[in-house]
Amino acid sequence: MGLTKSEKFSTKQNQIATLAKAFAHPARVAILQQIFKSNTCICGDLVDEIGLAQATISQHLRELKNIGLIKGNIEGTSVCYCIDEENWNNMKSVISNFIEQKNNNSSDCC
Amino acid sequence: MGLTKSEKFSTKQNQIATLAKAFAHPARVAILQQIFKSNTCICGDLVDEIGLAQATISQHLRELKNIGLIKGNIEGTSVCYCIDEENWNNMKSVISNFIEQKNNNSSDCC
DNA sequence: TTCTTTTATCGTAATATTGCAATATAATAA
DNA sequence: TTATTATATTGCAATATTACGATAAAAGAA
Repeated sequence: MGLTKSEKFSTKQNQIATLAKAFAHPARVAILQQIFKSNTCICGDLVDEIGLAQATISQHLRELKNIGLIKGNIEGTSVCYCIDEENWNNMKSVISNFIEQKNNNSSDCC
Repeated sequence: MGLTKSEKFSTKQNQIATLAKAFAHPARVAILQQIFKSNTCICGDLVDEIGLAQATISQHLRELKNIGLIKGNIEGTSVCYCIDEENWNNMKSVISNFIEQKNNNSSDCC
């Protein structure tokens, strides 16, 4: 196998997992931090900043784009990436709601 | 290849990725939700609630335990799992800080 | 037009993840 | 002691992910 059985889970559960996957690799974390930090929206600077091959960075960018957290804009020969604000805010509320869920148990269960 | 180059990234970036991996599969999301929802700390009930094989659930539980978000307590022949409050709170602040980071760019970059 | 720069895609190799049957282990019950 | 019950581990197959070299594609420069 090796194939996630998505049909066993709710839409919400699958959505949380998909969004979390965006952060589940340090290269994608680094890319997002760079985009946030930089005043310009960057592009191939990411390849220099992070020490991975251009093809690898491009692949991670595509994943972030597919998930919807970033979008790219062609500027001359280079591409400028930035956060998709609307989707990022949506992600924030989905992830926050999940990790902030309250435990109504007596805390000394284990 | 196929091996994440962790040495290229900061401790923080690797930590964020590791914590996010806990939520990056819907089965683990479902397990955590069940633990939060249930009044008792549950155990093999998870196998019935979620429709995966016992071996598969056990494997996901071990991953969550390794990451540190849950801990198990032996109760007779069964095992009761619950949230590791301290580590969960730590995870909350790490993930929150990451996703709440502010964008100081002019928002119309792309 | 040709050259250069930048990014995307293809192909491939190595490793990781997911899932489950079978079996082992641990604790209690009979 | 021998069941029984619950969970963990092992072994394996299928799929996914990560990484990179090579190459293609797109846009501007010469």
